[in-house]
Order: sequence, then C-alpha cells, then structure tokens
Amino acid sequence: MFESYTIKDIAKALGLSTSTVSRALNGSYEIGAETKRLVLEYAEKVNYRPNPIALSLKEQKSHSIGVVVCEVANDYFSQAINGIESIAYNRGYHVIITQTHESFDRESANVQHLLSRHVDGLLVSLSAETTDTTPYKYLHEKGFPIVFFDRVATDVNTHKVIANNFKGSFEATELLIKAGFKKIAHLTNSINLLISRERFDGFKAALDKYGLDFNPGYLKHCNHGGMIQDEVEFAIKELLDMDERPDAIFIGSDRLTINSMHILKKLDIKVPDDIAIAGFTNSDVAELFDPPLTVVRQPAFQIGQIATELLIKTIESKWPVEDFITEQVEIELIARSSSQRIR
Amino acid sequence: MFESYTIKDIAKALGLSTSTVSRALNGSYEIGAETKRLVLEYAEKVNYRPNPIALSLKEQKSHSIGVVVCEVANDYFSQAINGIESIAYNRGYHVIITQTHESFDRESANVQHLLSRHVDGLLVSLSAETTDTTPYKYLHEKGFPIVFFDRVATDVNTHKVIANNFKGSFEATELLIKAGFKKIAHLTNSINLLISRERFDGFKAALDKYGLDFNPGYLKHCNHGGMIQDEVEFAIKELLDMDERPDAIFIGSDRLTINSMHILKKLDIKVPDDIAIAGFTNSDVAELFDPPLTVVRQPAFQIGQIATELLIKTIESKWPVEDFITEQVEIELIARSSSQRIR
DNA sequence: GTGAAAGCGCTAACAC
DNA sequence: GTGTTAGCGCTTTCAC
Repeated sequence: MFESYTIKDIAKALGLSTSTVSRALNGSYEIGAETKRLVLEYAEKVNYRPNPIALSLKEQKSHSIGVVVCEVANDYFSQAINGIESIAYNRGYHVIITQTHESFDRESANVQHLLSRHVDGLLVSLSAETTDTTPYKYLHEKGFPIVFFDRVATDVNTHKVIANNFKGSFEATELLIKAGFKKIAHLTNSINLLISRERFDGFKAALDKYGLDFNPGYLKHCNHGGMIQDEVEFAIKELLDMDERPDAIFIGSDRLTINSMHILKKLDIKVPDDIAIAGFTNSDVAELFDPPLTVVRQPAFQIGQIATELLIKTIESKWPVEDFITEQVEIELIARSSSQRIR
Repeated sequence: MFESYTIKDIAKALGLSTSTVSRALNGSYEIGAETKRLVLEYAEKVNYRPNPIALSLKEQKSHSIGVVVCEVANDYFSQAINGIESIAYNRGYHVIITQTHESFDRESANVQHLLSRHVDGLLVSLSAETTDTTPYKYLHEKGFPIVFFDRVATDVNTHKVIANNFKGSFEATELLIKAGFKKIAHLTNSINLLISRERFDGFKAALDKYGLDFNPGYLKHCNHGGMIQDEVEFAIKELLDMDERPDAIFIGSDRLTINSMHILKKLDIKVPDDIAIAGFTNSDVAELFDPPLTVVRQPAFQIGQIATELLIKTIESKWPVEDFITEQVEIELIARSSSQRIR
C-alpha cells in the first residue's frame, strides 16, 4: 500500500522497457494499443502512482506553493488558507504555510526558507512591520510568480487580491454616524500597510460626507498589528482617557477588533453604552458576543481561492506573464447591537 | 536568488568534482581543510542551498508529514495544527493538511492521497463517521509511522496523544451539579469516537457521585459531529421539548458547543436562565460570549506538538519502533456564568 | 512501435 | 584527499 510500485517494477513484470511503460502511462501516440492496455491494466491492478518527487526533480518544479501570512490563528487568515488549500489541492499543489507574527525579519526568513524549498510560487500577505519590499520586486522581475492578497506591496506590479477596504470602512463608519455617534475614533493597524490607509480613507470620507470633523487624536495605530496586547490596551486607554472621550470606535483589523473586545471587558467598559464598536473581523461567533458585534466581513475563503487561481495560472503559464490584475472583492457589513445607540 | 546554485556549479567554479564538494559541504573527515574552507566559503558566497527534492529522491524520504483532521476552521484543530507546524518546521518537515469534513470516504481518499505524495508519516484524528480502522492497522503493521491524536483508533497499537477527557467531563458536570442543576443533558459527538465514550463516562461518573439519575433521554449524539446544522438543532429542540426539560446541557465537542450557542440564540433560549451550558471548546473568545461561556479547554497546541515529536521520532528511528505510548495531557476547566444558577 | 541512454541534484561505494 | 560512477524515479531524445 505505501511501498509503491515504480515504472521499473511494471516494466520488469511486463517484460518491457521503462520508456515504453512511461509512454503508455502518459497515453503517447506511438505505443501499440495492446501494449498500452497491458500497461494500464497492470498499473491499475497494482495501484501505481507516479512518484511526485521524481517528477519534481525532472520537471524542476516542486508542485508546492509557499504562503506567507502573519498568523494562522486569526479567523481571516484561517479562512483564506482554507480557500488556498481548496484550490491548491485540486490542482495538485501542496501548500507550505509560514507565519511572520508581524515581524519583518521573520518574513524575510520565511521567504528564504520557502525559496530554498523550491516552491513554485508565493502567496503573500505582508507583515505589519514590512516597509522594504525590494526582495519581492527582485523576485518578481526575475519572473518568479508571486501573488499578494490583503496586505499587498504597492510597488510590485504583480497580481493582487484585495477587498474593497474603502467601502467597508465607509459603510461601517456611516452606520455609526447614522446611529447618532459623532465622536468616532479609529483604531487600526500599522500605517505601513496599504489596507490601513485605505480603511482610514473610507473612515475619513464618511466623516466628511456627514460634516463631522476629524480629530487626529482619535486615530490610533497599532504598529505590531495587535500582536502585543499592551500596545492595544495602551491605545484604548488613551482614547478612553481623552477629555473629549470618543463615543464610538471603528476598528480596522481582525485581531485588533477581538483584542479590543477583551480589553474593554477587562476594563469593564460597557459596549455600546459607554462606547460603541464596529470593526473588521471574520469571526463566525461575533453574533454570540455580548453585545453582538457589528462587523465588516471579508470573503476570506474566496480571496484565498482567487489568489491561488491567479498564482497557479502564472506558474503554469507557458509565456512570461505581462498583464497583472488587481482583483477587488466586495465586503459585507453586518450590523448588530454593538453599534447601536442606547437611548 | 531563486535560481539556485547546484553542487555541480560549485564544483565547476572551483575545479573540483561534485563528490568532493558534497563531502566538503557535509563536513566529511576525508576532505582537506583548505579545500573544505574553499568550498564552504564559496557556497556561503553564492548562498548555496541543497535541493530538498533531490535529497528526497535520494533518501527515499519526502520530509513531509500528512495530517488528517475533520476541519481546520475549528479552534481546537487550528491550534493543534499550529503546534504541529511549530515542531515540523524546526525539524525540516513540511506538513500537508487534509480535511475529512467528518466523512469516512474523504478520510480514506485523503490517506490515499497523502501516501501517493510519499509522506513520511501520518498524524491522524479520525472522522466522526469512521469505524473501520483496518487501513491504519495495515499501514502500521507494515512499519509506516502513524500517530493518532484526540480521536484515536483503539485497535491500532501506535503512539497516541489524548486529553484527559474523563476528568474534563467529570469536572464540568460536577460544576453544573454544584451550581444546583439536577437535570443535566449531554450533547455529544458520534458514538463511534472514543472521546465521546470517555466524555460520557466522565459525565456519568459525576452524576453517580452526586446520586443523580441518568436519564437516557438526556443523551444526544450528533453523528456528523456538528457538520450538519440541522442535526444539532433537532437534538437541541428534542431536549427543549421534553416533558421534563433539562436545566443544563454539558456539550462534548468544540463544534457542537459553538453550534449550540448559535441555535439557542436563534431559538431565543436564554442561557443560563432557561438552560445552563458548559462545553468543550478551545475558542479564545468564549469569555466574550453572552453569557460568558464555561468551557473545558484542551492544550491543543501542546497536543499537536507532542504528537509531532512522537511521529518524527518514529520516522527517524533507526530501529523498528516497538514501544508505543499513549500520552495523556490535562485539560482546563474555566468556569464562567453560562453555568451559573440564576436566583 | 519499442528500447537504450542521458539527465534532473545529490550521496556514497569504490577507485586511485 | 579527491575523482569516478551508479542510482534514486521519471521523461525524453535519439536509435533502430
């Protein structure tokens, strides 16, 4: 069962040469129908499976793709990875997952490691710390397939898959405004990330539309993306301690949203009575929270799928790919009571 | 950067033979200090990385391990996989994850697929549907390394890593009893799984200790492990509709616990006022629920690590492994208000 | 229509 | 101390 037959075994058993067997197995024209039948039948009988490692060596392809994300214990990324796996599996690729924990050094090490593993391509979501994307640029220019998703590198012209962050933020902020909140803070990820900037823009645009001033003190960045709990707690306390305390917070990242809820609970701040909350998260249990949480939800599974399709298409392209697209998917705003005004 | 140098390139550049280079790289005794230095220096300079695929072919080892779980979008399993990856990565293995979605057929297909990928070993947690474990038995008897974790096959004598399910259930049930609940139902996974039986035993033992009768109508099995939402909803409704409605439910699986909370919310059943809840889950946000959820939590990360250590030890053992252990880890009961009596 | 042989990158037995 | 060679499983040119 696991001691597999090789092409050689089949050749020996049938008194043929390995090349004949190989050709028969691959349905080559030049093989006699009878021989072909014989080989196919025998292969079927002994449950022959080509050795993927030998194939890889021959083809100079590992049939694996490397994934770089900040962490897997994050609903957004675990769902995205699910999507990645679902496509990769069907296309005969396996995926090697690495985590940066939001560190640039770990990200570099992971890319190095994946390259030394001879992955055929890379699916990357940048760490919160990353500012220097020249390694990706270099690889990409050399023709190495890379697809970015979610946290993309602006200056590398390759395929990218992102959510409509602007719209997601705009609508969530608008929801808070319509609920009657006027002093809305924005807690978000590192300024390094394009998603943070896009989400801020959406937030700001909603304020503008409704004629609300933007108070710079209401903008808090967590440069470690919520990996350091104290950083988040500090930012939240700063908001709470302001003379003009915000009456709502719109949160721009999955981990930050969840962390914030833990912190608010710890500080015994009531949501939405003391402060209303809406935030990006892909948690499936946000409706079970106390209070049920208003969320901006991304189609993470689908994003993973699209990114993987694009990557495999690039890998398997006969010609150097020149046209790169940026696929934008829609987000979903789910209103629940954490963003409702208490009267 | 990704067009790697081979041993041959180095040999050519230095005017040596490939074998000399290979030996120098591997620190062989028989190579002159000077040559060694030369090779090492050059290898360092061009950032030489051995081709893992060629190594695999040579060694007849893929340096990969296959993982079979029901699903990754489950806190217990995503944490376990994290533990698996953390060990595997450091030991130079990559992991290929497959999901059964609680189907025996998919489980078989996954094992087949992993074997055809020439994984060096298997880390398995059985599907809820699985009753026939002869394929594992067969593989194991042939000397193929397998380690079970969480959902183990009783009749395959290999390494196993499990939590103290009996104790976890006993203590959770005891907590409910001490809170004053007397009509405690037990909602659990398929009877096929040993964990279900162990968890039931712990539940039953607690009832016995406190002189409470066991009402067979209070025991509900979800044979699809919560993959079919209707099955769970049906079971819960049956409990709620009983003449003598239970006043508490102790739930024996992560997915079932989460699903049940969704269903109770949908049915507008108040916890713990209408019915108290305690359940197995590794969710990190259970404290944010309404009400905060009393949980039995397993050290999933650690379980994944231990299982992987055992597997790699078995894979790399020079001698056929004869002594197999069953490692049992402790669980943690975290009491919150979902299991508290309302007065 | 089929076979022999080379080669993918690497190691290791066997020369010398 | 270093080089030559075979072989891991497979495909593919080149012969016949």
